[in-house]
Amino acid sequence: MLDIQLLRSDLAAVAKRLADRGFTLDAAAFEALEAERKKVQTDTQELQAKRNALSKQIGQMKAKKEDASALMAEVNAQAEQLKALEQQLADVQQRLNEYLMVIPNLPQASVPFGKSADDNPEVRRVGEPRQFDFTVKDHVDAGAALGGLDFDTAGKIAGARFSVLKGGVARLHRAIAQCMLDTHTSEHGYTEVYAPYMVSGDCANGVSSLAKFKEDLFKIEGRDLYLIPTAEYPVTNFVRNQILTFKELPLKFACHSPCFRSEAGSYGKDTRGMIRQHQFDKVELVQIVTPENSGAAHEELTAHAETILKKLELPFRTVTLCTGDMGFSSAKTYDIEVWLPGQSAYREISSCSNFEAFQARRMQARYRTAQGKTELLHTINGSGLAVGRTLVAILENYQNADGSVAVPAALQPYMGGLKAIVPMA
RNA sequence: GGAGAGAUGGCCGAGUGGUCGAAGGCGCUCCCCUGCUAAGGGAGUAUAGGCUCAAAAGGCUUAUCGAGGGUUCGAAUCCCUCUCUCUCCGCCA
Repeated sequence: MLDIQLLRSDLAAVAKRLADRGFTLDAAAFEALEAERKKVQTDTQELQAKRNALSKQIGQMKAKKEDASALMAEVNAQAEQLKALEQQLADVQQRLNEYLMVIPNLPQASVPFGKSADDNPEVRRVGEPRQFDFTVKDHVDAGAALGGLDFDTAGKIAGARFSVLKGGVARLHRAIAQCMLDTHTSEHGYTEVYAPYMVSGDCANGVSSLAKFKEDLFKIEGRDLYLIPTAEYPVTNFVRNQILTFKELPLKFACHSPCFRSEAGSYGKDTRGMIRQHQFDKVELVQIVTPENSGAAHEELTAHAETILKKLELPFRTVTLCTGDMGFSSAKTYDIEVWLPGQSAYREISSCSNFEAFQARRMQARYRTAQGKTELLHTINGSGLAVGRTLVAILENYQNADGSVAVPAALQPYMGGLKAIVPMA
């Protein structure tokens, strides 16, 4: 949520910056709502003040055993009007809140202008795509050749966009998650956490907009619970409705969890393989920081995610999402894209965002400064990394002509020293 | 699933219809005292918002004692619903 004060003081500038990201702010609607709110609120509070003053007098008179019926009649005379005004005020405030809750975050000044993913500038490129002297398989064929990737069985159980992993591939999937978690906790200072795979509607609204993105989530029938599309949902909400002290900051959490997405808007997209699934694993990094540190923390967190790809010796590039390609809550996002030989393309494997106070304001997540003032926190998160897509990248980048797949050196300790996965008997 | 208890400020904890935004304690901030990390004294210390002001300061004001409704001139206090926590029993991984 944006700071309403900002809209009040500089509506035109806000509208202009939102236009950069393709969002049309209805400025006239805001001004009308504000005018209404102001009038109704002033009137209501005036009447409330009068009632409070009279009630106080009544109390004092009764204490002295005097007759207060005249004052009581006076309060009663305005009771109905006050009730109506209070109702009106609640109503206009709710409409104002609904208006605010669906406005996306403002891009940072450093975010480049652009309309789509095609306009995302590359920040850096690390590693050289390997040259193959045989016809490369994509991960579906490479996985099938190993007998470790089975979409037919998954389809039989749950339908499209699910997968079953077996044998060495399933173990590799587990090894990837273990390696990521260990790296972030022992080398990058994150605290490992385990959290619910379902969150309340309030928590979903704390990190994003439920009104806007309801369709992307799986809802639990008959309950106010949603399957998490990322561990960002539960973990960022750790600090909701809380006032931390500056001494506790920054908080750094790493969480390995499954993620559930309905993929409602992506029919026909990435239908092959496990690039886009209803369920996938991810190791999520979350940082809760003070405002002055969020820029640096965002860079740091992005580097932490990149470290995993460097360890696994997978070629990647990092791009800055342009204004037109950013997510709803983000003020700035870096996407990390891994090289997939099967597609001859870089594909997203991590998205690292700085939300500044946008989520904190929705969650009422605050901290007390050294001066004793309470301020909104800044939140940052990123995938470190998506486990399923990392598996895809390894199957494709580490495949051999004989159908076996080499195990990256960094993962071998997690695979009992195994150096390659060979086709199952 | 059954029975009971509870939810108050950063924390602990008083408060069963009026002058209570809320005693007291802890913590924190500032000052004083004290020749060193201890102790003592004093002052301050909830949050969000509105109006006013060129702005800041200030002034006036509203709401908030788990959430939402209700009763009342007036609710932390009474009533209803919900959520959560704890204890005991049952069941269960």
